[in-house]
Amino acid sequence: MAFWLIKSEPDAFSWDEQVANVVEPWTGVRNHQAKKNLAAMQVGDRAFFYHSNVQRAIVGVVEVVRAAYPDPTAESGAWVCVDVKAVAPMPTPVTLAQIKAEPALEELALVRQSRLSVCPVSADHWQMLCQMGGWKEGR
DNA sequence: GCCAACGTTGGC
DNA sequence: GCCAACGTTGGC
Repeated sequence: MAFWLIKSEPDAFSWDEQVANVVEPWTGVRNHQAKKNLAAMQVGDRAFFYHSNVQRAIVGVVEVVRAAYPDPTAESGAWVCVDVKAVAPMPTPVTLAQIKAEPALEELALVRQSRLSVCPVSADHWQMLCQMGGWKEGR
């Protein structure tokens, strides 16, 4: 199982909406690097749900429930999306400031390439971020 | 195929 | 609101 981080501007699509909709197609990605990451996702993979812009924090965890398929919002058919399901909110949101303050996380794609909207997260980083957010598996 | 100009994203 | 980073476009 792999781990990811997906970004959304809360003004456009927030964690609250994700929770309300339960399963949501993650569409609108128009970046080749991000597309590559989407295409690599498998059902059962987990991803942090990150609020960019106004909040800048990891606010929840989602699970991939459908692997990459053509993004219906792209007429060209050249882009892909996945379906994600809300798992649970982060007990304590992990802010970007906290992440940047942690030397062990400086390699995180989120930090290194801030404009990438779908980033991979290593298992080690995943665990560390879960710990920082007070995440208990199996809740 | 190179590179300058421009647009977009996202942190501050 | 500003600016840096990055992607895309278009002229040559």
